[in-house]
Amino acid sequence: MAVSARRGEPLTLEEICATALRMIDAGGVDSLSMRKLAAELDVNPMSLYHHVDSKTALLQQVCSMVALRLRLPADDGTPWRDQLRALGYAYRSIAQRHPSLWLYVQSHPEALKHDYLLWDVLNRILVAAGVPPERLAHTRKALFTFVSGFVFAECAGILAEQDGPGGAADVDDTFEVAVDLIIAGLSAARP
Amino acid sequence: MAVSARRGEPLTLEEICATALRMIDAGGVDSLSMRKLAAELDVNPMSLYHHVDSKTALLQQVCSMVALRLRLPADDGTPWRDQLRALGYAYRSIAQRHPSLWLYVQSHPEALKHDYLLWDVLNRILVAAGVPPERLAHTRKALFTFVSGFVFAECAGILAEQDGPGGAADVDDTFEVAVDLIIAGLSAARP
DNA sequence: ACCTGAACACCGTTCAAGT
DNA sequence: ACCTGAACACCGTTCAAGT
Repeated sequence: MAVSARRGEPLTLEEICATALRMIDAGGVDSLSMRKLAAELDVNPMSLYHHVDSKTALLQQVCSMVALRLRLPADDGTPWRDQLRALGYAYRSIAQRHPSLWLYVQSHPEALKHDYLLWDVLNRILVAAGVPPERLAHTRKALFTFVSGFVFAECAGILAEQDGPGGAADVDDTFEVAVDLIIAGLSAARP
Repeated sequence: MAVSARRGEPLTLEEICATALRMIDAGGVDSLSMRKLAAELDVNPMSLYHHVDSKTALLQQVCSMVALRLRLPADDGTPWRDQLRALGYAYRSIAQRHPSLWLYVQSHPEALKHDYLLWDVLNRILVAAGVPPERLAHTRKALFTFVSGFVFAECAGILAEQDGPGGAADVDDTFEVAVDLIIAGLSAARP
């Protein structure tokens, strides 16, 4: 009730996605319902289905939109360590901007059509790092799960809890330690 | 309708949790509804609420139940590398047994009251590995997110996709590479 | 104590109808 | 083409009532 279904403009997909993302950021993916979204847009719930196939499709749309903002490091001569670091930080910054959505992305991998560009870039960096070809696929996947696992934990708020007698530690510092550990591991395998 | 609400035995919490877990394993957390669970137990939906506060509380119960099965490596003299490896594999094997539930656990960390025992064991191993005290908390968290990130990706089915020209790679091998990489990274920091 | 039926306030989505 | 209202088949949960 109380959906005053009158508006001037004609309702675009962009508008729908943007509003959905705003609602997700504000209250989590679970708090987004087609009916509430419609109310927010001052539109009948069923109008949405004229622009979007289903709620799942809408979420997919929003996920892709956000994932597109990932800034991949260019293939200039930058040393592999710096490129790997840059990629890790870029990935993390996207998730930090929309933690609730990222929680959803991770547990619904089909929501993101695979970003082959990301894999290609990671591959290139690992080749530069001297990872032997037979271990390339494994290493690529391992690294991706490491970084996404960290970022995911951060989104879920696991990393912020109190520490032992050392007091609360800074999550930024933890991420740096994490990235350093990965780079050290990769460097060790390289003579 | 059609819930033939007659049964002999008196419905226990264990029975509820076990059935819930079975349904989650079969169809994912999303497919579990209080009403379907009640139907499966041949009971009125409202009877469940006499044993459980809410659906969230029920899921929490099930998560704790499963998490309790984690086999932590004992504090014998085993070298830290072996202990760390054992912990990683133990953690993974739990998730592998109930992937859908684990997907939920990860995105709802409040569903698992923190397993301080796990943290303690990990701490002990890292001390044995020679991680300096000021980096202990960071390293512990980084490692945890690495392993849980890997396991999570495996649960979500991200790691099974086709690889480049090398054909499909074995996920077990990838996990081994991942653990090796972590151990190499830790070893590098140790003189 | 333990269980139940009816009810409330929500969902996503279909479908026929309106402009 | 674009939007709408009513309706269907679901949810989780409350509450008063039954044994």
